[in-house]
Amino acid sequence: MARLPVYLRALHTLAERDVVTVSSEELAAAAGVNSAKLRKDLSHLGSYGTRGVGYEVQYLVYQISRELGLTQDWSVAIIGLGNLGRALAGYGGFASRGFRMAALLDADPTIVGERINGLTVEHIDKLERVITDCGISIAVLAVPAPAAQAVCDRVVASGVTSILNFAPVVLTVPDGVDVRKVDLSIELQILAFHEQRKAGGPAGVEQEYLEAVDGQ
Amino acid sequence: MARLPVYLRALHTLAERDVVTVSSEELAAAAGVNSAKLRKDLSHLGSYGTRGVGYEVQYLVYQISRELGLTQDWSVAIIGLGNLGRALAGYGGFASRGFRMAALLDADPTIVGERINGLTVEHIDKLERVITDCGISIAVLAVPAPAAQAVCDRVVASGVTSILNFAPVVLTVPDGVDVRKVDLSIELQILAFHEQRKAGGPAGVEQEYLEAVDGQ
DNA sequence: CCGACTTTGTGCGCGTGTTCACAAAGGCTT
DNA sequence: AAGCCTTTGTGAACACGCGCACAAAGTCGG
Repeated sequence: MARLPVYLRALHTLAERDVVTVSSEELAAAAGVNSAKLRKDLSHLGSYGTRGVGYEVQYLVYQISRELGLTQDWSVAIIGLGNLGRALAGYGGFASRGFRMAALLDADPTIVGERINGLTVEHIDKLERVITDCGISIAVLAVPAPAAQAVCDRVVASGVTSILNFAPVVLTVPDGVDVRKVDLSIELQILAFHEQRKAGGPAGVEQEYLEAVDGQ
Repeated sequence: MARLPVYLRALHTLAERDVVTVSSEELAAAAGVNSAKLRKDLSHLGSYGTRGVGYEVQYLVYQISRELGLTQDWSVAIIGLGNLGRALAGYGGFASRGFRMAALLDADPTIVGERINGLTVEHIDKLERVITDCGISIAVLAVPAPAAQAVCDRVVASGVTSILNFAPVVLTVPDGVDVRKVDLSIELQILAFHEQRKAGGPAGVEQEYLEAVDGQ
């Protein structure tokens, strides 16, 4: 379930404040969800709450971590060390959650060899060998859009089945390979869409039509 | 609808190849969705297809752009110029979609005054004035997690109603304010979750239970 | 001018996820 | 020890989005 990481983060901040137990109501508020939904989510991975009291924070942290597979370490490769790739390589939020930055790859010869955050950037020609040798299980693609599908194919051919894609293209992958996409431009466009609606809807015939119909 | 930006990008690449018309089947494939879904989405903003032929690419680009509010320019402020903020400031995908990088703000005095991508970083003390003067309508938060809610409150108080949040916290905002969240760590955790299931599920009683039940 | 073919637009059934509301369960107080 | 109070876990209604499948509509060839 995609909400478990959010719960986990909320639980971590509670743990830092030495909170021992938490009710579904409180945790749901911290995670920004409905309390019934949270209880149902937690019940799906076995029931670890005590009626009348709530959930024990530490125990819940352990259970969710285990469910998410964070009790083991995952080796991550970042491919493409442009602005975004560098930001990702330097992002501290990875290591703290069981993700090990294991390899950096780029095609640009002026970038290859550079040391970023304690790792040396390798040339993308060595992709297959690096993935095998470093035991990479997750690849992060921060390459230009036109190169993304080709790099993706090579990564998949090397046995990686989890990809985080920052390139603004729809990747085609075989069954069994998971791709998650982050597109900054799309996020802004969605905000613009809502912003525009708040400002009175799109200009033109549609707006006039809508105004005539629902009196907005 | 959150899929419109994806359609729009697919249409732009088609337009670059001088494609004049496109069927729902082709466009759906390019966008990675079901063709019936695509047709239904497009019909929701008025019907612009010709039966037996398909959709005219240029016209559809215009209609979707207008629906998304991309026919007008939006001024964006980036708050927090760490690694991620810098990457965002230098990201070319914004300007090409009607988003104008209008202001950069940071609290760190060693960063304030720096020029990034043709803009000077202002001190966050001037937040309210900058937002008003530059006509900021969208704020991008790339600040450390502990500072996010406070900065968010100030941004909202200044009249901004659209926020793109990169800090790993759940922001609380008044009704009428839209927040979209991008959390890189959560994306990786979701991938790890699926990766683990592919590898045989979590170790422990749950796995044994699941194996006993569904024979996986 | 007509018929066959292509493609859109959409009614409908289905499965998933969400929320309400309540009974069961455990702790706490007296 | 007994009853009250809090909180979990979950059954059931609800809502939503998805995709199939088909009729309407428009094009193109003869």
